[in-house]
Amino acid sequence: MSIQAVAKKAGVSVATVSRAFNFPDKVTPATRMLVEQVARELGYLPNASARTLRTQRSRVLGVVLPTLLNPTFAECLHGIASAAHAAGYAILPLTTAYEIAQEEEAVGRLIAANVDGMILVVSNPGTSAALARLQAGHGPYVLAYNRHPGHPCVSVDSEAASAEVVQRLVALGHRRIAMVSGTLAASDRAQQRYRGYLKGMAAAGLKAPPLLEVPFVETAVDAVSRHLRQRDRPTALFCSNDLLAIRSIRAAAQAGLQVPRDLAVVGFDGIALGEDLTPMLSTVAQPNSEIGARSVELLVQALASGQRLAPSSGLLLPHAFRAGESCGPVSSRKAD
Amino acid sequence: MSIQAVAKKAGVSVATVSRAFNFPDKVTPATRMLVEQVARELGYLPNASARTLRTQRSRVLGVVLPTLLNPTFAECLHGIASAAHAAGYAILPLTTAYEIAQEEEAVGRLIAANVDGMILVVSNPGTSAALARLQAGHGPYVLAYNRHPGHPCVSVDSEAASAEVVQRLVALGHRRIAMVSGTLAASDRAQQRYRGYLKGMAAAGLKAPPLLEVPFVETAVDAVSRHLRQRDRPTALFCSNDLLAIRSIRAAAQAGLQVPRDLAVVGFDGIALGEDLTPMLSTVAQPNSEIGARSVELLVQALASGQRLAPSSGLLLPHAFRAGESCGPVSSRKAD
DNA sequence: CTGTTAGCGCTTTCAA
DNA sequence: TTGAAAGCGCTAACAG
Repeated sequence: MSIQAVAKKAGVSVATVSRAFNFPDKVTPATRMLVEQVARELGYLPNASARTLRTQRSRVLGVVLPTLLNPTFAECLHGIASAAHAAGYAILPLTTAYEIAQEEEAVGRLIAANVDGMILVVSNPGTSAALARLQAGHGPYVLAYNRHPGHPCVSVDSEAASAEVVQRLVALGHRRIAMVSGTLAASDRAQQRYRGYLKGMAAAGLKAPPLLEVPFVETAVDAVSRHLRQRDRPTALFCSNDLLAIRSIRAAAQAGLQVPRDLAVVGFDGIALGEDLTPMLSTVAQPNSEIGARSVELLVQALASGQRLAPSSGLLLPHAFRAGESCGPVSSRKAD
Repeated sequence: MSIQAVAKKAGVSVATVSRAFNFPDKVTPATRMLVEQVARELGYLPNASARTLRTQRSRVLGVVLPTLLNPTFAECLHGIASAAHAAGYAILPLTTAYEIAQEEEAVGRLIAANVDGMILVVSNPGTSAALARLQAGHGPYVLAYNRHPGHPCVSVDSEAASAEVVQRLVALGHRRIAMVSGTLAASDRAQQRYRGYLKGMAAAGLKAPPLLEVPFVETAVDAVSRHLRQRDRPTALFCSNDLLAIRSIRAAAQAGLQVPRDLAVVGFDGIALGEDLTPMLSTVAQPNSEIGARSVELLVQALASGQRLAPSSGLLLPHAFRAGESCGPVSSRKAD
């Protein structure tokens, strides 16, 4: 079904059909209705590739995410998809499995696909070759979750949020507060969260035990559980993300500890599922869906004005500590 | 960066550049290397829209899913994305929020986007206008999770799996086994699972209590909890999906019951997160990622052979009961 | 208000 | 082995 067929059947020119679709008020109502009628009969749908080729805009936004298996990013993509749809854009999502090489490849594929703009979550904005390439041209882009002065970013203040978590745990009587994280090098978020933790500990005059860095999710439960069997085990665990927090709760059970009675566990991310768990997960809730939606809005705005996005146009969205049942006061058994 | 620029700089024709990329052995090695060199220098990437317009294939697969907020579908999309990438395809995912009207709209958008094929999860294959449209033309498609004799489907045998769950619960001593489901009308899966449950109950000579249909997720916990406070409350709950199972565990706690001691809870879907929960979720594990991957494979195969997919080419993948800690024998307190 | 036409970047005959 | 040229479906001057 092409515009030609519609034109012929309606007895008008292709230009008129095109106008009827794109600028309905540039044709007489009679013509417009005729064209619409014929188009409907023929089941005509404008060919997106032809339109893109001609106009040099695809109305597609590229999205680069680490993975969809972490609900954080699935929620974010949900927000992106909704906002994009509302603004008349489709999305082309690519995942990187946290691998730098895949970030670069993804950007290349998106450029080739003529996306109008990109939203990306990268490992490390400071050293990303993919970003360097984007800065060289190829339309506007925004980083989500990342934070870096050289790029427009939509995120929360992870560092402050983490320090705040420590402060809350201290207020609950905890002194031995350990942090559990995935590979620090794998993401700037992990680094920011750890930095915030250290800051919080220092502010409370506490000595931070060594970071429990868990390289592989498969072994997370065992690693944490082993850690919890030590003498002078922590009474509270601050986990770098909700998935780790969930596994830490499991690790606690495995070590014979009950959450929150024997161990307080706090996560980071605010995945929706956390609210349905028993015990309900305590976490730093990020507006995941909104992070995605706002990123789209920035992009759409930039697209409309023909500008690229300045680093200063980024957004720092509010986070909120979600007090769940996985976090309670230190018990007398644990206090020393 | 167009093919023209590369041709000019390399001192060859555009046809040669095109061949160097698409049929490397149709040009002399020297020419090929020259072209590749120049292309690299210029950062040339073939324009996907132009290629699509010319060849009438986009190398994009459309995906229609209910939502990304249910990890089941996020996992499936993960499988789709991986398999598609491996086969040289990109994906264009659209979500419908379980709304029929959105299914139709999505299919329209995908057709306009020139996708080469589609993978969809619909509410009800039997009555779907979107599917009727696909059957009329527009390339091959596969349904995932759905099951219907008139369409190629990749799924598990939900009915048998559900009957099997009942059988296991009965073997554990349970007699009062209730089923919790979302709106039955919203999906054929829910209907199949309920049918399997009824079958299983009948096979065990048990009377099935009325289905506990929970229309809104927001009220699920309250509804189930209220149900659990009744006299002659069930000793086991079979939930139509894992998200409901997780909420049911919460509902149990709210009703003062401990899982699995006072109540056995079994889900359906096999989301990865279930294995990390405490208690670990008992569930019917579907190979979610594989369902996506196999759907892609069918599509790619059909695309290669230029055939559309026959309903009989669908796949019934094996499910597995994943015995978690949320399900145990009926306790003496509960047995009557 | 409507029609004619060039051309977006690419692939693919057809000829050389 | 390589080049010239047509044309995929559409939009946007430009002309009428």
